[in-house]
Amino acid sequence: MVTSFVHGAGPLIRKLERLIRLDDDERRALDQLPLRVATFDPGQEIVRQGDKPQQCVAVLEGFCSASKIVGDGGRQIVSFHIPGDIPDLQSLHVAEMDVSLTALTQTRILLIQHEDARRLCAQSLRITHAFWRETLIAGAIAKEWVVNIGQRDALTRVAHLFCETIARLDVVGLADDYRCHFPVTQEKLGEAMGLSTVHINRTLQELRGRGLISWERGVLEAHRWEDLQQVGDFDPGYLSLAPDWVVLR
Amino acid sequence: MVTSFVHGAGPLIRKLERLIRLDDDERRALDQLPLRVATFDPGQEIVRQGDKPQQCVAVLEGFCSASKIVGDGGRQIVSFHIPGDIPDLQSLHVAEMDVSLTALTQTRILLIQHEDARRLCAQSLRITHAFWRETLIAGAIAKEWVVNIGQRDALTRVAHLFCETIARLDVVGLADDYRCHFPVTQEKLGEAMGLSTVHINRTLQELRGRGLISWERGVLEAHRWEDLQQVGDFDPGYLSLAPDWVVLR
DNA sequence: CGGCCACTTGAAGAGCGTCAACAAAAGTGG
DNA sequence: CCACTTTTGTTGACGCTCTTCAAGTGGCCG
Repeated sequence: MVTSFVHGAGPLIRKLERLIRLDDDERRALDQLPLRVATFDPGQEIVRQGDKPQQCVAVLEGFCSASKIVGDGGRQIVSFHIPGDIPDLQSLHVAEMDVSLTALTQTRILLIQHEDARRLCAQSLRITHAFWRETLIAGAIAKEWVVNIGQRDALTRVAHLFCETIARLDVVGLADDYRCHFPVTQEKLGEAMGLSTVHINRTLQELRGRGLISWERGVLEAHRWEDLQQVGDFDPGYLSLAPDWVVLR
Repeated sequence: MVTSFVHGAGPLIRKLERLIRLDDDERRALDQLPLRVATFDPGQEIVRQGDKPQQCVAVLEGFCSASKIVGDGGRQIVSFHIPGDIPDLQSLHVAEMDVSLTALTQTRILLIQHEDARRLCAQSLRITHAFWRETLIAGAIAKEWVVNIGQRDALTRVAHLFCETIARLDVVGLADDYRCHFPVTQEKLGEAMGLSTVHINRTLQELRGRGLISWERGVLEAHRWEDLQQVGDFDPGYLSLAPDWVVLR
C-alpha cells in the first residue's frame, strides 16, 4: 500500500453534491480536509473484518467488494463498491469492522481520519446528514440483496444485480449506453449471489443466449435494457438516486 | 389505528442511552417531544412500501416485520423489529419507503413527526449520531441476513435467526434464560429465511429433535445455547451489543 | 359444532451444488 | 518472443437440498 498526502476532496465533494447541496463554507471545510490517497492492487485487502480502523475510506477509482466469511469457509460478498462510495462510514460509529473490503481492480482510495470526519460533522449538520443518508442508501441496497437472494431464482437474481450495477455506475458517469466496466470473476459473482460458479456460468449463458447482455473481459453491456429490467425484476426506487438522476428507460 | 397524545419518550430515551450517553439537556429535549402512540392489531400494516411518511415510528411493545414484495407475488421479510427499534428512521432522509412495516402482534407504536425529529437532531449532534448509529446497526444486521440466506443451509440459517433474535431481545430485557416471545408463524419464518413453509417445518423438527430449541405458541426457548450458536454459526459481533461508546464531542 | 388457520406429512421433481476434467485466457520468467 | 504456470471459464454427469402439490391433522374462536 503506497500512500501520499493530498489536499482537496474533489471526488468526495462531487459525491456529497449528489446527496445534498453544499454551500461555500461546507465546500471550503471539505477542501481543507487533510487527506491521503492509497493505491491497492487487485485482491488486496483494504480493511479486514475485525479491524478497528481510525479512518474511513472513499473509493476514487476502481472497484471493491465487501465480504464476510462463514464457519464452513465459504465467503459471501455483501456489496460491491464503485467510485464515489464510502464503504466503511460505519466505522465512525461501530468500532469493529463487520466486513472485509477487498480491491477487485487497481484501486485508488481516499483515507479520511475519523478525527477529521468527526470535526467535519461537528462543523456542518448538513454534511452529517449527507453521510447518514449515504449509509441509509447502503442499507436499502443490502435489504434489496436479501430480497434478491432470498426470493429470486438464479437468472432473475443475476439480471437484477447487472441492472443495479449499471444503474449505480450510470449515476457516477461510469456507464455509457448501458455499458460499463464490471471487473468481477464468475467465482466472485457466485459469492455475491449465493450461487456456485458452475451455476453462474450457466446462468450467464442463458442471459447471453437471450441476447440480454454481453460480458467479456470485464466489460458488461445490457443490450435490451427494458427486457433485462423485466427479467431481473428490477425497479431502481430503492437506490434513491440523487435528484438530478435521469431515470433510465 | 387508534392514536393518543402522550408526553415523555421514556422507552426512546432508554434506547438512546444504549447508543450514547445522554446529558440532562438532551434528556429534557427528548422528554418534551410531542409524541403520539398508536396501536396496531396483528397483520395490520403500519407503513406501506411506497409511502412517503411525515413521521418516524418507534416500537414500544410488540413485534413487527419489514418486507418487500417481488414481481412474482412472493414476499421477503428483510427484518424483524422488537421493542426499542426505530424501524423507519430512514424515512427522515429517503422520501419513499422501500419496505412495508407490518404488526405481527398487537403492537404499540410511538409516532415522531419528522419535523420534531429534525429539530431534535439540530439541537443535539450527539442524538443525531445516536440515530445514525441505530441505522448503521440495522445495516449490519441486513448484511448478516445476506450472508445467512446466501451461504447457509436451512438448519444453520434458522438456528442463526433464533440466536440473533434471542440476543437482540435479551438486550432489551425481553429474553430470560434464552427464552423469549417470538410470535411468528412458520409461513412468515419461511418468508424471512427464503425457504418454503414445508421446509421450515422440517427444519424445525430437526432443531427440536436435536434438543436445541422448543418453540410453541410463540414462545421460543434455546435449550443448549452454546450448541445452538455453533449450529447456527452465530457470532453476535455484528449486533454491536456492547455499547462501545464512540466518543463524540 | 363448524370453519379457519397454522401446522404436519408424503411423494415427486426442479433447481442448484459438487466433482472432475478440460479449454481458454492471462500472467510470468527466461 | 515463446514456453510455462496459474487463473478463469466451460462442460457433463450425478445427486442432494429444497420446492411444489396435495391431503390431512389439530387447535382456536365465533
